[in-house]
Amino acid sequence: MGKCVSDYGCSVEAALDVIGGKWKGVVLYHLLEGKRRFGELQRLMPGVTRRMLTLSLRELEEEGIVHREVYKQVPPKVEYSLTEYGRTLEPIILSLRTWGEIYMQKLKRSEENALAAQAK
Amino acid sequence: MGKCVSDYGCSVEAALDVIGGKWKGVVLYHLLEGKRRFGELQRLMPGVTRRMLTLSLRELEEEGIVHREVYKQVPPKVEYSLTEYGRTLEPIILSLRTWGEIYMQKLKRSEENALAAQAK
DNA sequence: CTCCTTAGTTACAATTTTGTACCTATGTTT
DNA sequence: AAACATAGGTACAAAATTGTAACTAAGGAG
Repeated sequence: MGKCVSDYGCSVEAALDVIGGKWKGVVLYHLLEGKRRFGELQRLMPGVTRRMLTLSLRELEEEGIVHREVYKQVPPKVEYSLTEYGRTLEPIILSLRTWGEIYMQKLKRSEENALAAQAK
Repeated sequence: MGKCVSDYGCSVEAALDVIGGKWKGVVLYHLLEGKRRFGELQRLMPGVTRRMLTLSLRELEEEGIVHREVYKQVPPKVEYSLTEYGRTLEPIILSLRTWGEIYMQKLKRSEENALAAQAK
């Protein structure tokens, strides 16, 4: 909280401060496709803990990127979605996704090669 | 080091693992414009320490994103540049830059407003 | 009356990232 | 002979991030 222009040396640094960290980008990626409940996000993100998911969502909410809708039900139901402002991040997330896909394909190929070499 | 496909739940997570952190994106941003010497990068990146700059460059080099060219001179001269593979990151860096610029303008406006309100 | 559900919160611990301060190499300049 | 320049390396400390485990709320089901 309490971000300040003078904290940043350039715009890339500022942008990475907002979507950086281990999970915020991943949350945004899943929210690009529409509303998601808390538990749904948890299932979509293997490895995330409830705590980290909560923290990530709260920070994105504070920035005005994510909208949090609480339904007065028991058991509770909470839906998260991108705000209009949040949707301006779409180009970043899509370019991350595209590049990441190719990167993972490369990783996979080199793992397969290492395995084949080991089997002599 | 020793990245593994199974470490990642999705492609965005993988991409952020490569360019995430406080400085790697900023280095890439400056290298988009061409070769840069170590000291030059340091001057372009207020706040970075020699240590963090070295670490960031080393990681990017290991991934094959950045090329390191050492000139046999005294005092030493080392030039860093993007590899062809590194240039595939351009869409990510440009979208981060564009978004970051608008974000910083928003921050600046709200700081000015806060100041004006205080002056009553 | 107890358990189940979802969406959390909290205290604490471990891990990762980042920073500080000092050390190195060596040809050139003063 | 001492100082300067650049591009580091290294040990250690501090700070930030992330993880673990236990606890909570409140209505409905059995």
